[in-house]
Amino acid sequence: MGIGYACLAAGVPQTEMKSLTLASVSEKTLMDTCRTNIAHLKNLITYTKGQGIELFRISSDLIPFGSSVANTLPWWEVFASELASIGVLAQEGGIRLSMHPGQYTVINSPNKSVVDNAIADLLYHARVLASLGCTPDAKIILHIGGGYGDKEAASRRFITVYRSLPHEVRQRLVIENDDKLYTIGEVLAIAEKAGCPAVFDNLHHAINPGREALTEREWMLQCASTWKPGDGRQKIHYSQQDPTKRAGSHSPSIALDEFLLFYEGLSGLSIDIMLEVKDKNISALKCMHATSGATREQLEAQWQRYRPLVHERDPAMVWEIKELLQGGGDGQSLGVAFYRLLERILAMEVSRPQAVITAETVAKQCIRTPTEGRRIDKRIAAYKRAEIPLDKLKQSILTLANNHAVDEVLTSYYFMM
DNA sequence: TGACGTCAAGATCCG
DNA sequence: CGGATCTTGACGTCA
Repeated sequence: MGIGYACLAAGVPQTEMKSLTLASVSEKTLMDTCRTNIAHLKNLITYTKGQGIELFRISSDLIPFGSSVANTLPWWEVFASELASIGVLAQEGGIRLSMHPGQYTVINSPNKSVVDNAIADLLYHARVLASLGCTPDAKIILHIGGGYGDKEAASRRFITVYRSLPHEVRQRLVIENDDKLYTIGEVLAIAEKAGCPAVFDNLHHAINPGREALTEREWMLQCASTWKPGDGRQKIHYSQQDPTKRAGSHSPSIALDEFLLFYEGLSGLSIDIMLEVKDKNISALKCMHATSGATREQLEAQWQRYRPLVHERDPAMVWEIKELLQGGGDGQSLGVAFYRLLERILAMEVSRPQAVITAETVAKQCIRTPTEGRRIDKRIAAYKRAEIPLDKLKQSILTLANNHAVDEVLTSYYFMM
């Protein structure tokens, strides 16, 4: 059972993907952005390996306009050795890579140019994974596409195009149920006819379940038979609903007990779980530590990152956590207890006076000049008088931390919530 | 024609 | 001038 996260790592400096607009595309900007993004991908993989995280989805933004005629740079040749070395790094870390083109890559469209563009996009994704030296278990996850008033015909078009895809795409392509149109039952029917593995997405399924009343576990068992030996372990997507947003919006973080319940339901299955959640790696580590266990050092390292968030809610809780971490218990039960306590604390309201003290402490580590000091003092004063919200104050502190590359601050979760 | 999702780039405003 | 904040982009489908 592997657990992983998608595209970006919160609190890991130098891992953001830069993008370009069409108007600013040139040989130079393309070179620069590709170089930066590939270096950042290396940092992401290094971090992921260091944390023992077994799954990672590479952002489609790695190469700007990767599948567009606007990009004439043979990036896979220019950066061949660098990409290969990143692939080796991932392999050493036992990291299974994947990619997931967005909602705009549609191969079942009745419009030929849309399909041609989509195929070019899939070739781009396959080329990224191939350049990294990935085996065919590194998958490209795709939705079926549009309905066009006739889902049967649209499904048939999907299968026809799927069969015509170049081998390097087809060997990696897997299909997923979506939250509006194609239910897991319909995806499975297509998967069986096309001979393509199916990914079960629990949240999409909750919103768009279709008429057959199978349990989640039964659906996952059905999907299991679409995965053949060379495809690697069966994959699923797991996410939770953000209660404050529209149906289908991913929650800011994974609620542990709800996840553990789902995880228990997977017993006896061999599945890789890709989490889709706003806080990315943060929740991935939580779910990993609470299921497979964690060393005291791993929990200690997480605690240091959460610390300012606890401090701004209730400094007394800092001691509770320290006590917990010093107490006994094996890696798994300690992990569960640690993250349950953290969730309880993070659900508490931030007290304004306490948030001021925390902000002052964090800001102090980032201020290098009197001007900066005065600017931050002003922001803190404005927050004290309730003229600006806390996240605006944090934003100014983050800008400073970035400008001076203050790693102790940048690696904390202080700015994430 | 705008919503949908995403989030950095780009533009503009502010101190 | 630099930082903060607002707007745009780039894609396809559907209401």
